[in-house]
Amino acid sequence: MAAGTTRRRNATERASEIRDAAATIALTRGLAAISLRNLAAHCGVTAPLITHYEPNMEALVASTFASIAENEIAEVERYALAPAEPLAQIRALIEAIADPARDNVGEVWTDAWSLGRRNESLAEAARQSMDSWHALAIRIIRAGQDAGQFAPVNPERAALVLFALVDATSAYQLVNFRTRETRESLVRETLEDMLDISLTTDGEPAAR
Amino acid sequence: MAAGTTRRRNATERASEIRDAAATIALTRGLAAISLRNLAAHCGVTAPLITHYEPNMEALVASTFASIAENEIAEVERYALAPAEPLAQIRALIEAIADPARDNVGEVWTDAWSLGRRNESLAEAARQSMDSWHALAIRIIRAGQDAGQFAPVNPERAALVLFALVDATSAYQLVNFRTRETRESLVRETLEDMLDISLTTDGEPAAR
DNA sequence: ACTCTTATTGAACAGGTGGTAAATAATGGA
DNA sequence: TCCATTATTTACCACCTGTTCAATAAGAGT
Repeated sequence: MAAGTTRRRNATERASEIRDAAATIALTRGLAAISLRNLAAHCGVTAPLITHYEPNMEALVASTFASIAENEIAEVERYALAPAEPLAQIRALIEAIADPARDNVGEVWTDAWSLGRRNESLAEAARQSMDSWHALAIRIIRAGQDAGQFAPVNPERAALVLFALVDATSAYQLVNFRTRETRESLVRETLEDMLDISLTTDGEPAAR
Repeated sequence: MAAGTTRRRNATERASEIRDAAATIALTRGLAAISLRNLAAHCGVTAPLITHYEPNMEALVASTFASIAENEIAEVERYALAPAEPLAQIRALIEAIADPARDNVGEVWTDAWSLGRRNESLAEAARQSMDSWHALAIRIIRAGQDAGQFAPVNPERAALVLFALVDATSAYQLVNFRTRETRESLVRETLEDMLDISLTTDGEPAAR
C-alpha cells in the first residue's frame, strides 16, 4: 500500500473480496490454510480488519467450503444435464468429474472430511453438498432406467456407490496412490458394470 | 513431577514411550494433533526432550500413521484368515472392518490423505498400507473364485472397489453423513452384488 | 568415591494461531 | 465546510508451533 494512502472500500465489496481470498487460499493451500493472517496478507490488509468482517474463522472455513462445493455442483450439473439422453448425461457427468481442473476441489473435499470432525458447521456443509451430488446422480440414473437404458438397480445405492468411488479416488490422489488412469477407470468400469452401460462412445452410431 | 525428582529412563524405553504417546494422540485427537508440546505433556516431560528423540515431527507423524495402519491390517488379517473357507473369510473381513472400535483408525486414514498432500513420507506410508489392504482382499477374492464360490470378476478391481467404498464411508463418518447402518450396507450389498455372494449367515446350513 | 556419559531441563528464539480495545482517518451526507 | 459514520490500523493479549543452547543432574563404569 502506498504511503499515507489508506484506501477505504465499501463493506460489501470488501466482504466479497475476503470471501474470494478464502476460496483461493482453500483451493491452493487447503482449507486448513484459511487463517486471519493469510487472508490479511492476501488482501493487503491487517488481520483485525478480517476479524471485523469475519468474526469466526470456523464459520468462514465452513462457508468457504460450501461455496466451493456448491459452485462445483452447479457447474457439473449444468454440463451433465445439457444433453437430452440419460446415457449422454451420465457420460458428461463422469467426464466433468474426471477433469483434472477439478483436482483442487477434490483436495478441499478431503480437507472437509478431516476437519469436519471438529467443525460442526463444516460437517453440516459437507453433508448438504453430498446430498446435492447424490440428488443429481439419482436424477440421471432414474431417467436412464425409465428410458430402459440402465439396469434396474436401486438408484439410491447406485448413486451412493458412484460418489463413494469418486470421493475415495480423489482422496487417493492426494497421496498419489496408483495412476490417474487407474483411479478413473475404477470409477468408470464399476459404473458401467453396475448400470450395464458403456461410457465410451466407441462403436456408437455416429450422431453427425 | 515431584520436586527434585528427575526420573531418568534409558533411551530405548523413552523412545517407545514417545512413539506410544504419538499413537494415542493420533487416535484420539487426529494426526494433526501430534506436536512437541502435546507429546511432552502426555509423557510428563519437557518439549526439548521430545526433540531429542524425534527431531522431525513430519517424520514422526508418518511413522506413527504407518504403525497404526500396519497394526490394524495385521489384526484384521489375522481375524479374516482364521476361517478356512473363502466365504467365511470375506465375511470375517467385512465384520472386522465394520467394527466401531476401528472408527478411530478410520479417522487417522482420512487425516493421512489430507495431510499426505504436504508430507511426502506420510503419503508414502499411506500408499504402502493401501497396498497391504488390497493384497489381503485380492488374496481372499482369488481364493473364493478358485473355489468357484465368487463371481469371476477382475480381483484387482473388485479389491479396489471394496476398499474405495470402505475408505469413502469412513470419511463420511467423520461428518456424520447418513447412518452407520446405511454406510455399512453400502459396502456390504455392493460387495454381495459384485461377487454374487451372501455376507449374512441367514439360511445357511448350520455348521454345528 | 570419582568420572564420564547422556538423559533431561530451563530459558530463550522466531513465528504461527484467533482475538480485543482503542485510536486513526477516509468517506458520504447535511 | 463540517459532522457523523465506519473502514481501517496500531498495539496488544494468550496461546500455539518447531527449534536451539547451555546448564543440570542422574546413572553406569571404574
